[in-house]
Amino acid sequence: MGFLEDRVAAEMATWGGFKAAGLDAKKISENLARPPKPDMGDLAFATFRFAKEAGVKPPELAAKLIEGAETGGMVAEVDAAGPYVNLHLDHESVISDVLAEVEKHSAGALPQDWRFGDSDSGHGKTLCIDLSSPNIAKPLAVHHLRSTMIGYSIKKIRESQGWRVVGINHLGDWGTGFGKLIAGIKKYFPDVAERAKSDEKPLGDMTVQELNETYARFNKEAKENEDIALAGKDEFAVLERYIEALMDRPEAGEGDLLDAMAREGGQVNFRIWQHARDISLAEFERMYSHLGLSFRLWPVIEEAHKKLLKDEPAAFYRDHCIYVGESYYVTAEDLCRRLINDAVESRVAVEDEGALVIFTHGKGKAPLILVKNDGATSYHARDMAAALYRKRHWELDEMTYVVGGEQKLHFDQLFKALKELGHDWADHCSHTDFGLMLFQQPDGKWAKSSTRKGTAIMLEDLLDEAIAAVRDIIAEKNPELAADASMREHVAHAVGVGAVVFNDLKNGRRNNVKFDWDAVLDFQGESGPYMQMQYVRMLSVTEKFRETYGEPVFENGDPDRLGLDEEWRIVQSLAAFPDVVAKASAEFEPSIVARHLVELAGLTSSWWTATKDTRIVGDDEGLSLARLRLVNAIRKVLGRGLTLLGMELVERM
RNA sequence: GUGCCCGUAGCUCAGCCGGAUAGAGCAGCUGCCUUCUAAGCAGCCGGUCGGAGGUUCGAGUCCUCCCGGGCACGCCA
Repeated sequence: MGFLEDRVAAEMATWGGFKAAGLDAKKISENLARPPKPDMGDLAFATFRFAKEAGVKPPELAAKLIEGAETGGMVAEVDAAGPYVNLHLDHESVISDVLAEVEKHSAGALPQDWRFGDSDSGHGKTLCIDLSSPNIAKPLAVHHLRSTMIGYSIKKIRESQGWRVVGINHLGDWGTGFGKLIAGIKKYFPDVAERAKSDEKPLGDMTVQELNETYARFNKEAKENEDIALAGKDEFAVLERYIEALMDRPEAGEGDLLDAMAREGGQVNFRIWQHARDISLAEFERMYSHLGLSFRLWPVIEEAHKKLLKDEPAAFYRDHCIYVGESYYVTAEDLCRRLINDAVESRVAVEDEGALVIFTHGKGKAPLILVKNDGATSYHARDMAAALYRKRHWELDEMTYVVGGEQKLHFDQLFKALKELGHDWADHCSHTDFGLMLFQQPDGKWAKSSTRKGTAIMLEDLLDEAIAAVRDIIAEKNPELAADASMREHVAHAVGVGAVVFNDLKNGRRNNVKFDWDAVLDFQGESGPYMQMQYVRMLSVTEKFRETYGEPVFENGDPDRLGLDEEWRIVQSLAAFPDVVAKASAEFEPSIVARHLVELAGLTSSWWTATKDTRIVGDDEGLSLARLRLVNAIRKVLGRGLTLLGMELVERM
């Protein structure tokens, strides 16, 4: 288990009883657990499974194991309680150890220097993580938050374990939907098409919202009218052919496809599509920066970042994720067509009902469709091409897709198809699925968000509401801070966004989330603001100490002065942190970190609020310093944990 | 119909590789601000862990079946 258990186990392994039973430190450590009640001991070793192996009764084994136990090190006392070997640790020495360990890894004033809980278990390995992946020409709605923040947090957690993590935003920027968008734009805004003949930004100052409305309006008409629907398909075909012609592929045809008329029509569509994408990215950028993420468009990296990418790729991938639109695999490298040719040649893909498919789950079950019966590539094909590109370009060791659970089948098919094509590394690909965000409908039922029905809540609105709510509370509770407008806004932003983020990450990702304004904006209890508040209060306490006794020298804080049960429990919680992060990393589950922080913050708050005697800064300087030393360690672990969740720390609130 | 996810306190959720008496937050009730931020703390109330079998020394946890809810199941992505 954790380093505390490891150290205790190492000590126990030298005892005669354990030696005789053939139990080494590893086995011991793996079987150490916390007893249900503190007075039973700090750690307990359960003998059941070893007793069974040895053919003796558990209580007998427990009694034998403690024969010749040498206490006096970390273990102060040991006793056999029925089938358990209960261990009472020497608290002073453990506290001293844990504090030293935290301090060793958390030197420095800046949160990014606090590395307690980090490990190098992933050193030299690369993880590609597919996150966020919105469709262009649609605004970011609340449900996009899940993939984005779960993915972002996993990225940070994996990085803390030594991995290189490439965050990839697989933009939905290709498919027949864009034919509909183009057709809609031409239909309702005739001058745009005219402008596109000469202007590279034909959409003027149209917003994402307007693009989305145009699409929705056209889509509605297309559902009622076959001809209109076909017009949408045609526009996409024109776009796709233009792209193919641009790539100068022989099979695109020499004569008719490249004739002036088609070329011009294609160029118009291309320009509309490209401008729609630029407009979308500009808006996404605003949203992502609120959340603390930065994306660069791949592979068109601007000069400044190109240099960083070349000189310090590690720093580039740490500080930025990348956009790689689906269109990239079609337009730039022809990866889709190559993949399809490969699948056909190897006979993995077969023709069925006019489409080219791979029967990943056997005949009769839903196949993976590579090419649709109208000749257009499907998103499956583009996802496969994307996987191959990522594998080749980043030499990844692992890849995961942070995508809603409703796409489970798609990813099952994807991984199986890759294996059938001989790509065994697909075994290291996974789907980090998460539950749906549900919204209450007018009829009271809960359902997926729908832009069409107007039940979708825009991410920006949610963040704005949360920030405004925090701003109000600051005005009410901290007038001094409220008076400083720029500081107030900075804090309101960090705490408001943090509230939304923490609310999303605190529970297991597979749970469906019933979106509830009251719950998101409730800043009591297990909430982001509560976490931020504990952090801020620890800074206040530190400041108080400074005012009273001057700059604290933590090394002089005497662990022997920390004898309270609450303090011991906090130390145990601190000691467990590295394990918690490792587990969250292995399971792609940020909530494991979030939950642990809730516990740590709660223990801390109970500790120093309990009585007047537990105030940190009191009359006894030595006691105050010892306690402050613990506060300092807690603050750094809490700060590190919140950072791993993608939250920003504040110093006042 | 088939597959996957979920079912633990009134509500939202934790619960480790099966381990000793199942835990938080919210809501409700009762206290606590001359002191380091009350966005807080303490206490009370609240449980047949959906149901039935099974495996095991031991099951909220593993297996089977059933019930209830959600999602997916060929040309949207």
